[in-house]
Amino acid sequence: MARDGTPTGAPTTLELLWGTAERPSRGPKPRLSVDKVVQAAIGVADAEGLDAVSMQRVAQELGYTTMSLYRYVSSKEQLVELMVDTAIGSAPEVEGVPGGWRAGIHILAREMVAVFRRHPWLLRHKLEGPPQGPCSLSWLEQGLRAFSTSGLGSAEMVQAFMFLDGAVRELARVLGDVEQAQRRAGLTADQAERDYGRFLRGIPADRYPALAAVAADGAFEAADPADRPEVEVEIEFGIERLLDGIEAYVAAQRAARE
Amino acid sequence: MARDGTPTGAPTTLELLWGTAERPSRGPKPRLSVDKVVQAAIGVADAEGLDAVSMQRVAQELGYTTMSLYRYVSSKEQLVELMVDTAIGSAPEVEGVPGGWRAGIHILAREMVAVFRRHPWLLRHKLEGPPQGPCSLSWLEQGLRAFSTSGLGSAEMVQAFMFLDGAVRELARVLGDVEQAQRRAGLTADQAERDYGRFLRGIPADRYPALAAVAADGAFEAADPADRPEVEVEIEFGIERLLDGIEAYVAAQRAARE
DNA sequence: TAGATCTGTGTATTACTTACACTAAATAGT
DNA sequence: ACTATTTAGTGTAAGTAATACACAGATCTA
Repeated sequence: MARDGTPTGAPTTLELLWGTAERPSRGPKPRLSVDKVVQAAIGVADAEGLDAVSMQRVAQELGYTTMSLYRYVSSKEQLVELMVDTAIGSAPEVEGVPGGWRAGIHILAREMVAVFRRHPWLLRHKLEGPPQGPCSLSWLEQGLRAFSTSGLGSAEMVQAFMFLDGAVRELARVLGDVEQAQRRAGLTADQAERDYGRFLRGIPADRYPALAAVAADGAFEAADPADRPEVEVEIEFGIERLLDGIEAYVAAQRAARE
Repeated sequence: MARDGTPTGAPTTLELLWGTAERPSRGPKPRLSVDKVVQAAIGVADAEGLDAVSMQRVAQELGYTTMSLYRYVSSKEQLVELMVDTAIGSAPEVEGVPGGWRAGIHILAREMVAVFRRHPWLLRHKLEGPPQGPCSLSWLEQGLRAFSTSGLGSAEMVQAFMFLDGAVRELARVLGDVEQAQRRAGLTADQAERDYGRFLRGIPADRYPALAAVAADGAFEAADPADRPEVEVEIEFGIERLLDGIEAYVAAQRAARE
């Protein structure tokens, strides 16, 4: 059956993610492993960004040839999927955390931002489909655990979590990008006027009056370099409103039922 | 100065986006235009996805050679940026819409989802930095116009809008992906059991109890093929909660001030 | 009309993924 | 121990992509 080059039924991405790949007992022992390959790739991405990750580069990092990696991973795309689930890591436990379900959600959001800080390239990769890897799912799992005492229904919990997840991701990305651009422009973030704010002030105020007004108000220079965890702060507002809204919704439902 | 191949100071992405490119008065008139190139590329992406967009493919579509495109666009990356801002189009006007600011936000969200339905590849491209193109900014502008009567402060409006925008994008992407996967699997969406739901039921319930419980509850089969605009419905929940929360926040602030 | 300058093209280079075939190693069964 | 079988890692080459560079012809300005 395996007379051709095919590695005896190439493991699918899901099998690799869940470690459902039974090692064949025949043949030479592999010197590498999927995990080593993934770790090396993550190392490259952390140091030089996702664009620097090529099969050649990863192989070189490990001291192997490009082709040998394809014994562990069936394509670069698959490698990146594995990198993403590995780098995101397991979600923190939120069950029984002091402060109730709202505190749990906050912990999740903050830890998520922290992960994105550690691996900025995670935000430069578009996910495909709903979460499927063990780690990605652990975040959903913890999100549901947190929400489980909120009074929401099953479907509502899922919707709420995905809503939150999307918002945090996108906000973290934008704020991270802006921060990085600032750091690149004027190395002293002070002297270089906030880049985006300046850009917005150059925009035709007649076509974008609301934007101009808000920019003039300084809404885009808010980011104070003294406030280290600025990203978290900016995201916090939306989270608080969302959680307030959820709380009110549950209360209203309860009231209506009685 | 322009003795080399350089097109006399290649226009930056921003200049192209804002049409700030003064046509030189010397030399032959260009037969193509940036807009034609972008439109052709969007056509390819709409029909066959973003991966099908290559410089060669777009050139072929226009009946030109690959290299001629580089006279209008300085890189493929730039082309994609232009595609994105063009395809997203101008946001609908929300000022003075019946139903107040909440209605305005809903209109924006719904129209955004509609755009993503028309150009699914928009959700497969990672944005870089905050919105900068005229169309992308028009969405922010309209968002701010909507929020302007909500009672939020400048910075809060921006944060709220970006939060919402991120959530809508990510939710639309996930739901779109799932929908597409279902369509691909069983062409009659009915007979093929909801794919993701089935996948989740195969997951170790001891490590993911909350997830298992929710899946067993049928939270992932909710999507009813009869309900056409299912995506919109699933997103609506989060939006409503967020807007409720914002309303409550403003009310509380007002109360505290007096 | 002369000169400058721009458009579109052709060629070549580089980088990357991947198909395929080969070797060398390790095990299983005899 | 011996042999067949299976698998790990390598080498080569193909195919696709982006893009650097230079040239030919077109067209405007003076």
